[in-house]
Parts: sequence; structure tokens; C-alpha cells
Amino acid sequence: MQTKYEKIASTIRERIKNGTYPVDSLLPNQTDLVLEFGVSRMTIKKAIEILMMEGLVYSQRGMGTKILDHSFWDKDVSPIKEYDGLSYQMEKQNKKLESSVIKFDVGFPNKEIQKKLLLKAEQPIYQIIRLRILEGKPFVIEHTIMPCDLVPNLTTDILEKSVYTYLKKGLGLQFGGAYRTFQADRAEEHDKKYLECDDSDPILEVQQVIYLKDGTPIEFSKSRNRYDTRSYSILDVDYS
Amino acid sequence: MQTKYEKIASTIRERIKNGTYPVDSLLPNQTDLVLEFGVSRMTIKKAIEILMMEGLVYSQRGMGTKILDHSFWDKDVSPIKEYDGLSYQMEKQNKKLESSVIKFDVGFPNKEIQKKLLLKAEQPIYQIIRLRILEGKPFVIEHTIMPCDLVPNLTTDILEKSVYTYLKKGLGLQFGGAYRTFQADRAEEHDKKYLECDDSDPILEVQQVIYLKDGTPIEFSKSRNRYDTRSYSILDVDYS
DNA sequence: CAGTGGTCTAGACCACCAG
DNA sequence: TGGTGGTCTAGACCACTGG
Repeated sequence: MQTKYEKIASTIRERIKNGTYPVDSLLPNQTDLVLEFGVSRMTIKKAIEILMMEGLVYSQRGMGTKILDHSFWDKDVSPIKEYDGLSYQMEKQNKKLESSVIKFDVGFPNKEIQKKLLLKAEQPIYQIIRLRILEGKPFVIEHTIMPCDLVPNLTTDILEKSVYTYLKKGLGLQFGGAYRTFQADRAEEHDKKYLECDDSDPILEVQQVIYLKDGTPIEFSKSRNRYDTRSYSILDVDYS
Repeated sequence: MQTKYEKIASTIRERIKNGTYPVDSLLPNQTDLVLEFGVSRMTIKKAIEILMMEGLVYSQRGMGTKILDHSFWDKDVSPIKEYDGLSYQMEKQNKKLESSVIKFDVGFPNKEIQKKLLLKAEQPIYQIIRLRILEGKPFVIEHTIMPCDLVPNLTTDILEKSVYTYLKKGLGLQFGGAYRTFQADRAEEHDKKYLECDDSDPILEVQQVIYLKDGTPIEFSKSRNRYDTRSYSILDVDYS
């Protein structure tokens, strides 16, 4: 939290959550907020914009800024906009996550991976398969591919803890975005073996390419969940 | 296209797509763009912000604004940020979409629906089930619930064409956002009957609540696809 | 260090919605 | 019509990157 508008957004967010600004009422108008916070209106507007992207309020010309009912997705349904990785996400919820490394290899990328990670055929990659175990129960199988040169000195130890922490804290990398697809699939061998499911259990698969701030792709991964253990959620706001 | 920054964003977007600004090169710096377009820098910045949200460029302090490789998701993988409905989406791609109405009823909302659409128990709702048929093949089953008072005079005829067109053009409603969840599921009776699949075929289910601009929920729906007919994709950019 | 984009200001005008 | 938020300006200072 550094900039003025971020601080103001936090303050207002707090007031919404604790009921100072009740659901369905209007926020004080922007000129009043200018007076209260002693900043320019552009700054106030930017703060409100953040809250709008979070789905907490909705502004409309001529009408004001309304506090929306957020209780809906306020619970454990965390949006997917997190590049903290599972470990961190679960830690926040005080849930115990273990990772068991099923495969940890080095190899060369096939055509598909070359295209997705913008690699040449001779650039080596890590090929990783991990089983993530939540509260003692098999939760998800993650197939991960990363270019070796971007992620030096990867070890089994890191894989068993948190790769993201290593990338962020250890290597100082900054994530900039992700491209994801969702599909359903039949269970395959690995799924049946490690997720304790059978042929008829559907699998929810999420594929993602993760990008660094400068646009370099750093990871391609497939996460396969048993159909009854997880769903993903998205809040989509039209800012136009 | 109304505001200056939207026009400028379109111009720059066009230059990126036709190669005037090649992938991996840098955009002219913001002060140069100020001179070219004869606007203030804040306006240029806002234009670039739009392109950043679209994943076309990435800006960084001290470095400039880099054109990213967008060829990846430039094709038919349209982001889900469209409230045009399936009909319109398919029309753009010149694909033929038919809709067959399986159920069209009125009733009262159960507890779950009351909560999701913010309704009282005695507010009537439409209960609709439609089979959407793409290019002659069963594509998706949509279960839709809408409050009657917000959508007057709904007819079978409208359901067979495009509900969204009716809401937008006919009723003048404006969409503001959506909340979606994705999960996999086993095939149930309707799926087997209409999607021509059997017990072992997984289903991809997308649930969504759609909101109007002022935050009023107007629709809850479940879309059930055969696992091999559809996937959804999202581009997720970190703007911090 | 020079050059970049990010933030911020103190105004202004306009488009929209309500009464 | 009065009040709202959306846009836009012409500056300024700062934080960050690269050489």
C-alpha cells in the first residue's frame, strides 16, 4: 500500500465492510471525499475505480456511487486473480497443504510448448508433476512446465514447499498476468491413481500460461481436480 | 467509440495489429504520443491502460511500453467478457445457432435463487430450459431463471431467437457485470437425453449471475456443455 | 545520469439522472 | 434545473530502469 489512491480505497473498503457505508446506500459524492481526504478529485476517482473493479460499488453519472451487496462472494470463494500459488492461498485459510513430487525431469519442449512459452526447440525445460494434498486428502494434480534458464537451481525441496515463493522471494520475479482455459475431461491414469477416482469421475482441468511483468511466459501448467473438490469463480465487471 | 482515449486506443490497437508497431518493440513514449495526438498525457495514459487490460502491451516505469505477442489468443478464443449472448456471438462467426425450448414456466424462487437474485419468496420467476444447437449439433443446455417483473412479455418466440437482444434492444437494459463459477459434473438425465452423451461423459458446467449496470441481478443460469465441445478462456492481467 | 512511465493537482467543461 | 460522475488539461514531482 503506497499510493494515495490505494490508501483511500482501503479506507473506503473498510468502511463498506464494517457497515459505515451500508449496502444499497450511496457513497458521499466525490467532491465531499475530496474535502475529507484532502486530495484532488482524480485521486478519489481512481480509488473508487479500484473498488468498482472489485465489484464493491457501482458508479453512474448523475446518480452517484452505490454500495453493492458483496456478501455473496465474500467468503472462501477467492477470485482466481492470485499468482501466490496454492501454498500461500491455503496458508491464509489455515489449511494444511502438502505436495508430493511425482515427476521432476528435464527435457526439451514439444511444438505445443514451444508455442505457448515462446521457446526454441533446444531450450531445456523442467517437467514437473506434483500431487497437492489438502488436509490429508488428495486435492489436485499439477503438471508444470517451466524454462530452465528462467528458473535456475530448482530443487525437490522447493517443489515440496512453494514454487511461487521461490520465484517471487528467491528470484525476485514479478508476475504480470495469466491466460487460462477451463474444460472438463475424463479421468486418466494419473488421476485414477493419485486422486482416488474411477473412470466415471469427471475431472475439471484448468490450463494456464503465466506471464512475468515484461510479458515473458514463465510457466505452463495443467491443474486437474476431481469434479467434486473444487470450482473456480470469476467476477467480471464491465467498465465501459 | 466516443471519448478521446477510446479513439486513441483504437488507433494504436490498429497499428499494433497491422504491424506498424511490431511485437516486442516499444511504443513511442507518452510525451511523443501527446504531441502526435494533441492531447494531455493523462489521456494518452488512459488509452494505453485500455490496451494493457486487453493484454496487448505492457508498460513499466523506466522502461517504456512494450508490444506483447497477442497472436496467441487472437483467434476464435473470445474472452467471456461478452453479455451479447450465444446467438450474437455465433452470428459474428457465421455459425448457425438454433434454440429449442424444452421448458418455459413461471414459479416462485427457492431459497438459493432468492439469495442469488435478491428476491422475496413471493416474487415470480421464469424457469427456462433451452437446448442450443450449433450447426445442427446439440451444443449446450441452458437453465435460466429471471425475475418476471424485470423481463415483461417474454415469449417462446424470443427464447428461440435471442434473449439478450430482447433485453438490450427491446427493454433497453444495460449489463454491468457477471459472476461466474466453473465446475465439472456427471451427466444427468437432461444431458443424456439432449446432448446425446452417456453416463461416463463429463459435463462442464458454468453458473452465472448477471447484473445490470445498477447492480440489480437479472439472471441466474447454468450452462451445461459436453466435455468435448467447449472450453472457456480468460485473460487475467495484473494492473498493480 | 537521462529518459521513461506513475502519480497527483486544481482547475474546467460536459453528459447524464433526478426532481 | 441542480447535482452527480466522466473526461480532459497543462502543468509538476517522483520512482524506476538502463547505460
